[in-house]
Amino acid sequence: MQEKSRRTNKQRSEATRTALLEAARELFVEKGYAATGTPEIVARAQVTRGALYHHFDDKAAIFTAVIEQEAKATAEAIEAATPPSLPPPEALITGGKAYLQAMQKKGRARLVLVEGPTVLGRERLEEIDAQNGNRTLAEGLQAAMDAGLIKKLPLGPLTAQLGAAFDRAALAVESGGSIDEQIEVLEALITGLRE
Amino acid sequence: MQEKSRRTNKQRSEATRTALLEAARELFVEKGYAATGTPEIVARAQVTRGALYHHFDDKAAIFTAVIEQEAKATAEAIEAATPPSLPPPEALITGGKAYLQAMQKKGRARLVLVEGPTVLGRERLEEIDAQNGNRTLAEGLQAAMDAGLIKKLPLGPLTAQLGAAFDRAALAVESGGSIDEQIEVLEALITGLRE
DNA sequence: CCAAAAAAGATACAGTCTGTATGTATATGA
DNA sequence: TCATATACATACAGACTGTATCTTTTTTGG
Repeated sequence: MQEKSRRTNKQRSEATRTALLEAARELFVEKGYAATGTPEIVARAQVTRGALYHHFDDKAAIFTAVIEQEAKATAEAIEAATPPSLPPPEALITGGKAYLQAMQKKGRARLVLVEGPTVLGRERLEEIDAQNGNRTLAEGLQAAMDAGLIKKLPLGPLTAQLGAAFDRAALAVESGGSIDEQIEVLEALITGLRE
Repeated sequence: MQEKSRRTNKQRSEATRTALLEAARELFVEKGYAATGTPEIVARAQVTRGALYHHFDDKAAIFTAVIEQEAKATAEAIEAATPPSLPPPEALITGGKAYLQAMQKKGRARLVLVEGPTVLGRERLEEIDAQNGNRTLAEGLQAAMDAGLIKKLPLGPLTAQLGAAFDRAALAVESGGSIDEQIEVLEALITGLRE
């Protein structure tokens, strides 16, 4: 009889799904995945556990959805910041800075870099941001190697280790570290790869 | 009336404590911290939950004890492999290899590098192996910088990022990656720091 | 050597959480 | 408009954590 009655099914679903994801994200950031209960999530989202389990298979599934959101947002921020015309060496630095910047979104670093690997397993997580975050890095490194700008090294390990440095830098900045110092070190590591 | 009756209190404690730590370590490695229940731990250790909660404050405390064991063993392995006479640049490489080697102990990388930060929080974890693992790295880098062998960079961020690269390498090797390739990249990153 | 105290360990219980099963309301489509 | 499907709510079973209490073994002081 109210406006609510006129909502289409898609609208209803979308609304509660969004409310659940927002509530879950907040709580996972505040207290971590393990310490957050589904009763708490649905209370904040103003729905019931029935709704949650209608939209998500289990607690891990809603966490996964949150992580996918974060990964997607991060990837978009990086792509937006690095025009494809940029030559390989600068693209790496620029993209890296954009990554650090994007990771400063409150709680994102903790979610993706700390909780993510534990809850989803590293393999599952790498699938998610292989399509997103690290793809740019791997492509940049490959291009730089092809152009003879940096030493030839095994791409997988190089991407992994450099990516780990970026991740650690993001966490350090979130914990109050200086972003400039972190970037200074990252640049030194990358430029040190010139042959 | 049996031999067991003759055990001193310290022996009893030590025995069950050890049994609990062994069982817990096995299970944490097999299934992860969250998926391991205290009933399962005590069953494998052949004691009851009463004993567990007599020796440890809570589930997190027994996990912490496991991690401390691992960190200590890792630190000892590194120290044993790097004689203090070694000059800074080689000490870094040698120590790094020793670290990778030590981290290949089944499950150690996952425990310390994946589960550890989530369960204990990164700060608490860094306290534990600031005294252990990364101390060597920081000292080596400082010495190399003092000797003018590598670029002058902020020590904290440099240690953190290089440490992250080592950690990621250890995880990659545990997941079946080539240790030689990982070392090749690590050496390239370090030698790239020469000024 | 023995009784009392302390330490180690076992048992029992309350509270909370997860996931499922079942029930109800709202929207859709014939 | 009626039947069905979708969205959501409620109720329940099983499991786990941490604590409180109770028992057993060791230690210690007289």
